[in-house]
This record gives sequence, structure tokens and C-alpha cells, in this order.
Amino acid sequence: MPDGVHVFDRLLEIALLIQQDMSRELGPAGLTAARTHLLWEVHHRGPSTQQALAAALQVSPRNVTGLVDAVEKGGFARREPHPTDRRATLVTLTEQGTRAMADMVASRGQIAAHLVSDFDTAQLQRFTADLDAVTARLHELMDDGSPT
Amino acid sequence: MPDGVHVFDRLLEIALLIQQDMSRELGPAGLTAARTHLLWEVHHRGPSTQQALAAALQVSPRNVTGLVDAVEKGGFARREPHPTDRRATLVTLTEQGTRAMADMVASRGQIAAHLVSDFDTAQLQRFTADLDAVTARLHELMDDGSPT
DNA sequence: TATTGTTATACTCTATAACTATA
DNA sequence: TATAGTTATAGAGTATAACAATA
Repeated sequence: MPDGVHVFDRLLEIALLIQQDMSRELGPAGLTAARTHLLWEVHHRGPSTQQALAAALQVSPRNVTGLVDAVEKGGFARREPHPTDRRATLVTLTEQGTRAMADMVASRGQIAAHLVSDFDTAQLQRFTADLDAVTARLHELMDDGSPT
Repeated sequence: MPDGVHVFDRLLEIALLIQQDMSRELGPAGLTAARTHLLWEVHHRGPSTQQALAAALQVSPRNVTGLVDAVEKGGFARREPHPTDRRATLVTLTEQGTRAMADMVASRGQIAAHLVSDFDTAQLQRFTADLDAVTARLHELMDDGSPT
């Protein structure tokens, strides 16, 4: 007798496990979840202003200052002057930062493959579709509830 | 062409959305994620020592002191003397705390039902089984990686 | 001697508000 | 006047280490 609550509980459990697994990997490299999230964003967007990062991470500009301070100190990123706007700075990945993100992509790929290694193609297709449906429902809930 | 990485990304996205939704509900009541987690644990275990809660939440005893201070101040829980061990205290839910947990169960049930409201019985069964399989795989990964 | 909870101290993430330098 | 980033200040979550009371 499966029901929605079971699904919800499982999703919560999975979320927790993924978080734990990721912090276990990042800790040694001197990275935290928040800092990694910032680097990840820079990795995908390319050199970005702190304002852009604040918007992308849905976090205050002040917070970004702190995170950039930390990853700069750790050698993962660098502040560079914006070529045309002298008020702004561009956050860029260093070689070390680029390497860290590449490692992360690789390790995430391994985990991802392992998660569904039992599934045949049809099953994976169905499961993916179901996850997409649940995600869409969640987005609906979020949009309904916070009309701002 | 679905693959494991898509699944992984979706799971991350779902985790994020659920977190956001939950904090949106808890904020108004004066509760945070960490405090709610503690109350949730007390709700399920019954009156518990802080040591037991620290173990259950996988958090330091010192941390539990702070969280209990906060939920006690907020009127959600109470410290009571342990009947046989005078070193220990039992954390118990107040009426307000019990009500808050009941509300949470109800609201979580609504969300959960909505998430899979499109699914017919067979689909829900399959989806649940797939989620269980993924969860089992994640547990494997966690156990492998942290031999401690 | 071991355990329970607390005080002391410190680090990270987060926020708002005020300020500086530029647009 | 508005925007980019910083300083100032504050609160929450987390940790370790030292300590008191009790087992």
C-alpha cells in the first residue's frame, strides 16, 4: 500500500543522504556547501560579478562578499577588475578551482551512475519521467504559496 | 536519452524545493529547520534525554543544549528532571509543541498527496519501488565511504 | 572513572543597514 | 539618483575543550 507520504519520506531521506555524501567529499578539500555552490555557479556561468552571483544563489550581496573572501583565500577563485565598470569585480576560478569543479563533476557522475545501475533503459526512462512530474508539482506548490 | 546524471540533478532540485517549502511554513511559527528537527525527534521518540537527541540528530550535545534552550523559550518544549538519573533531563513537548507537530504531519500529508496525485496505483507502486532502490544504493555508498 | 549537561570559545552562513566609489 | 561592493552588527547552527554534578 504505497502512498504519497512514503514517497515524501523517501525524498527527504535521499536529500539528506546526498547532502551527507557531498559534504564528506568536500570537507577534505577545505570547501563547504555554500562555498562549493558559489564555485559551481561560477563554473557554469563563467566569470561573474558578485551581484550576479548573489542573484543566482538567492543570497544577499553581503553574503557573497564573505564567500568570495573565503574561496579566494583558499585559492579556488580570484577577484578581477571588471573591464568596463570600475565599481564591479569579476569572480573567476583559479586552476585549483577549475580542477575542484572537474573532480566534482566526475565524482557526481560516478554516484549518479551507481544510483541507477540496476535500471534497464525502459525503467530509467519511466523513473526519470516520474521524477520530472514530481518536480513540476513541487514547483507548482512553491509558486502558489509565495505570491510575494 | 535519460541517464543517471539527470536523475541526480532532479533529486538535488527536489531536495532544494522541499527545503524551501518547509522553511516557508516553519518561519512564521518561529521555528527553524534545526529546531523543528529536534521537536520532530521528540515527537517520535517521546520524552528524551539530550544525549539521546544528540545521537539521533547526529549533532554535538552542546548543540542540543542550544536548540533546547530555543524551543523551550519559544514554548514548544520543556526540560523535566529525569526520574532516576539526576544528571539527565528529559525534553518533552508542550501542548503548543504537540500541536505544531500535528500541523506539520497534516501539511506534509497534503503536499505528499499532491506530489503523486497524477499517478495511478501501478505507477505509484513502481515509483515507490524505484525510490527505495535508489535509497538503498545511496546507503551503500555512505557505508562504503565512511568506514570509521 | 565514566557520563550528563553546561560554560567558554570559535567558525560558518545568513541578514539588514549604513557607507564609499563609481555610473 | 542608482548601483557594486564593503564595513558594521547581529543571530542561528555547528564544533571542541574544560568543568560541575552525578552515576
